[in-house]
Amino acid sequence: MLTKATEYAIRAMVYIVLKNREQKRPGYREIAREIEAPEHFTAKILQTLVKQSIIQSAKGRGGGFFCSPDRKPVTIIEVIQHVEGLKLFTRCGIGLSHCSDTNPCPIHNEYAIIRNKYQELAALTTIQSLADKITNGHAVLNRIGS
Amino acid sequence: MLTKATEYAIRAMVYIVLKNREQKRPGYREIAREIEAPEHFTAKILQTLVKQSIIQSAKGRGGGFFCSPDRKPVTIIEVIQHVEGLKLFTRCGIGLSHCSDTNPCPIHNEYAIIRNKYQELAALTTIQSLADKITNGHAVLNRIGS
DNA sequence: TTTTTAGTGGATATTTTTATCTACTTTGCA
DNA sequence: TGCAAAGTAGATAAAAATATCCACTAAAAA
Repeated sequence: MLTKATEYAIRAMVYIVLKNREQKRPGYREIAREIEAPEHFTAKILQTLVKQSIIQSAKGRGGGFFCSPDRKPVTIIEVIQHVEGLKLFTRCGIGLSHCSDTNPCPIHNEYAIIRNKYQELAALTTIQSLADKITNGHAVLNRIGS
Repeated sequence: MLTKATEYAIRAMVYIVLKNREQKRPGYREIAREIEAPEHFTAKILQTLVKQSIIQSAKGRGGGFFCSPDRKPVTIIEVIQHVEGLKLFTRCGIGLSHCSDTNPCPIHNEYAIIRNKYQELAALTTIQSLADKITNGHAVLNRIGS
């Protein structure tokens, strides 16, 4: 399971991409309100994403957050990596430090299959593709889409 | 990903079952040492498992922890449920409170498949089956098996 | 019956995660 | 030029998860 910070980050980015497509750059207050996340915590998370160059921001009047159109699409796994790291995809299913393919814990083989599927999903899914699903009505992001 | 408390609980129970098969009832100090978990925290977790009747304990000299042989095998999901609850298997992949099959978030369908596979694995895997893998040399639990 | 061993219960402490607050800087516009 | 809008930085707080401590009770052995 992802941390709340990562969940907020993914939802925020989908919202930003959607708004950018309308030629708008939402601010953190609007983003937080629309994705139902705490305002200042959302601001903090966006700050870290900006520092990592996952998104960009503009200060002052008319400013806000946006994804550079040049940049290649952002995968979910990149967001996870920059917010909470990738231990989710490397850690043993029952927390053994010495667990590996050659020295497996008793649930290793079965768990690794599921963990790898999740990693694959995260590596193949982009924020942009999630935004597409909202746009074409195949999914919702809370208030958006209604 | 499971919480540390749940990971310790699963490892502890596998250890207890293994020792019980040798007609022994390990104490929490021994258990904590062998599964590489903090001693007092392990004691606390075992207390909750005893209260939930997942395992039993005996006080005083010669006491320790054991699984009642009458009891039907304990599944991993039961342990998860009693230590951290089942929200892992119900929560939306990106934390939306309104997400469901009929009102899906943009990653719902793909994520639900993986989450359900994990739930299925946890529901079908028993502590006893994990102990079997240790016994027949197909897996290790840290020091045990070496 | 006393001593020792072993789990229990409750309080407390530490660490990590989540959340908030305030002062500051940058930018656009009147 | 100066005001208002918007992100930034750093400190702080609150909540949850993890970890520790100690006094108490139960049971077996000496």
